[in-house]
Amino acid sequence: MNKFLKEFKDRGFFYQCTDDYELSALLDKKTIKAYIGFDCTAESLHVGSLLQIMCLRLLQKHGHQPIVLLGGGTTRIGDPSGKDKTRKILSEKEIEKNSKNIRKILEKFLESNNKNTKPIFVNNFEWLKNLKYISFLRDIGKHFTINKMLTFESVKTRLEREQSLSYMEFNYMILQAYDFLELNKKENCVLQVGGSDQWGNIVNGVELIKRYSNNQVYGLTTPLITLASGAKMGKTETGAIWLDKKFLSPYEYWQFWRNVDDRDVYKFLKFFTDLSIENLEKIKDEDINKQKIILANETTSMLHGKNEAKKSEETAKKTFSENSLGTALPSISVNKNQIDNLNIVDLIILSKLEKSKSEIRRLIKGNGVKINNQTVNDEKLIISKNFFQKNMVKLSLGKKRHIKVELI
RNA sequence: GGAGGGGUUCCAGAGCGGUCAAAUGGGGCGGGCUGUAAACCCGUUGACUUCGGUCUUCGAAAGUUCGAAUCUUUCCCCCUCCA
Repeated sequence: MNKFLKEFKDRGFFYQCTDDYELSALLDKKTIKAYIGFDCTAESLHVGSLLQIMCLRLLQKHGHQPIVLLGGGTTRIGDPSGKDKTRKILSEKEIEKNSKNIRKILEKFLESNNKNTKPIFVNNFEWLKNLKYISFLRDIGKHFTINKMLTFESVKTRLEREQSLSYMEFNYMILQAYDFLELNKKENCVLQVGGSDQWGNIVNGVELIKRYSNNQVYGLTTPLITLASGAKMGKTETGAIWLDKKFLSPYEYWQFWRNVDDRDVYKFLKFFTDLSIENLEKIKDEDINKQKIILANETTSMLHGKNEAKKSEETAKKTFSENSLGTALPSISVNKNQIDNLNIVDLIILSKLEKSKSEIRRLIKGNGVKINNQTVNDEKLIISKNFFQKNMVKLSLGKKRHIKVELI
């Protein structure tokens, strides 16, 4: 088997392929261009997209050139796959802003010094905005049968539940197929990779290209990541695990990986780090907490750099083992004038760790609030200057939420 | 078009005139145990509070009543069956 494909499978990335035997043979013969599309519905990407990003990296590693397709055009329509309701439609301005931001994040993950493998960024709005309806129907639309389209999972579920599926959304799959055709023509792209929920859309593209230009292209999908706990990857109660430090600090990102379920660690090491399989086999026998630290360091360095990873690790050590303050700990500043009558409840409100005073009072009653590692028993406790050492105070909510309060 | 059933707090789902900020389960949060894990155990889970209470919530609006999530009317939305 081709070595890209082998690693793809060994690391657990493989779910389905339109023809892995042929694809393997092709990859043995030459380097190719492959694409993955990213939706521009959010301002940033979160770890839910990380597996796709890792696919792009793996392609690069094996000498292939990734194409990143920003769905600036298709996001204007909205992918109905996996959705049981129409999503809210974003304004054009938002979509453009999102696509720029998403591009920046992807650039962090992808190597761009090697001109043979550096990522090509395209935005499908470039070609979709100019489509002429009649000629599009004649050239592209004729290759799709409604009979077939109605059998797709995304369409079927909507129809079965009698939830409306607009004509606009119904066209999404055609547009995505058209994207692939466009990239095949323009860039000679021969492979589309995506999550398993994209299978139908990808196959449509492969078939369209076959009919339209008689070219053989391929589709490859990754599995849906399931967590040991049964929850969805990337979303926690407190919010999504963003890949943009504007939304989630490197320290908090590091913490996310440090806190994964034991049962998911090895899987994640294979998915989200560059460590070789042989290497991972050795790591596997180490202490589980060491493995988690490796995972956190690897993932954080990849996104935010080695330095941030190191700072996060040190800060974690100080926060959790030494009860002191680390540099990367999230912090807030409080003005000296504010401090005179500031009680613990108001301080927590200021810190934005909690927004409900009732919740904070409950937390205090349950011994869940600490100031400088001392449990707070009195909700009326005034946080005077005496609490501050070197103008700093450590505020903790529960065992995991710690913040540094700085007096300015 | 006809006949029924239903919309309850984050979710599922009880309540069907006062004792209801609303059972129970899940999830979340806090505590314990531990390893910043899982499992388990305990507590908690609308907001504000001078801790006495106060205010807002049971699809929407109006009404009956001393009193409504519970009764009536209209409207909106879902589901099942028949045509």
